[in-house]
Amino acid sequence: MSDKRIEIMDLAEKLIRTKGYNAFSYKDISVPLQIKNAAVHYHFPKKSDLGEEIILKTRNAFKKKYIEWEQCLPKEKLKNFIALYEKNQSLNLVCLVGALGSSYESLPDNMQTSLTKMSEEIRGWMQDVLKEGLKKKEFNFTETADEKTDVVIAALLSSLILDKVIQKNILKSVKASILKSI
Amino acid sequence: MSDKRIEIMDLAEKLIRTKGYNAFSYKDISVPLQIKNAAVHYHFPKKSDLGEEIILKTRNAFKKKYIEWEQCLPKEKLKNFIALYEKNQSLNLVCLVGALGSSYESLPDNMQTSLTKMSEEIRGWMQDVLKEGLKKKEFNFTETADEKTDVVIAALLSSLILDKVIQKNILKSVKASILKSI
DNA sequence: GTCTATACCTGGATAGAC
DNA sequence: GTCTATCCAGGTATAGAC
Repeated sequence: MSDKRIEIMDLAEKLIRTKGYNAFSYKDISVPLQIKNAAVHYHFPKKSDLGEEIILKTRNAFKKKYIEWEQCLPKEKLKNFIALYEKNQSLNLVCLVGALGSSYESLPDNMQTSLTKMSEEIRGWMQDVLKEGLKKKEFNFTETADEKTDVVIAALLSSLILDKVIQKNILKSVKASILKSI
Repeated sequence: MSDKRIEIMDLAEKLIRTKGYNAFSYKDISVPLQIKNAAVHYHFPKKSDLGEEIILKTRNAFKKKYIEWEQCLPKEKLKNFIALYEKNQSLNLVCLVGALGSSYESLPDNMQTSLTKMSEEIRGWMQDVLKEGLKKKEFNFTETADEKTDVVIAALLSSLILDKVIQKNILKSVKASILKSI
């Protein structure tokens, strides 16, 4: 994969995760990278191609992490997962699911499909982690693992959004609350 | 306030909460309401005027609810609050903070300001409810009230987003989890 | 308060040269 | 793989008649 292609994707991802998919244009990419509009179209003929590739890239990055963490204990896995959000927070970025999901109906079909797939994978992974933690008696919450999963991923997702809207460290509270309640 | 003005705002709100602020145009309003583009501009000269009014309207609607619920017990207040999200879910709408917040940096200044104000008010109200519930021994969670507040509002916010992305009833899990853990 | 008409710009996208 | 040039659609917004 060429350098320019990667540069384009990295910048586009940042734009999606700060301004949203519908609020950025090829110009926002071509100007900073000092190339022309047409060059961006060479790499990604349609904007939705670019959008989909970014989702796939993120999805693969998650997969890689899961594999990396395979030997960890459930609590460690959970903490590692939360650390990803802390990283995003420090970069002032909303997560991709939050950035795209809130305007789901405006997204091209291919992006809807891959976004849904990715989100299901993350949710499935978290369900497994929480179930494993219950079984190993590392966790001790009263909800079912599936219920807890949804609170955890939902709370993390919007903590990054709320951090932007309210200038408070919502993620910090959310993290504390999750770890105390688990 | 004229009928048309209200119709415009209602439709625009729905558009924001399904497609996002940047993905709808005055045409999406004028066509269904069978008026012309210029008529919409008469009521709301700039798109950001329309956006801001919708935030203010939502903010006032919240205020009205809080007053209505003043005599309720904390747990009842919380349940009423959750019911608002269930209503949104049934209408297939993301909440306004989620819809706008995820692309915060693309929003005009006046909208950013009023969105932040509204979100702070909701958070403040929830903090009061949870503190009151702790004091009255109606609630019994281990986190601080402020920490719990952030999980609750964050989880509810994105449950509506995730409902769209994953076709599962995330809000249902989130509700169950909140009520069990409180 | 709504219309017609239009100005102006930006955005996505492509053709064809280098 | 990048460029110039250009097309076309759509979007926001305004002027001025009714």
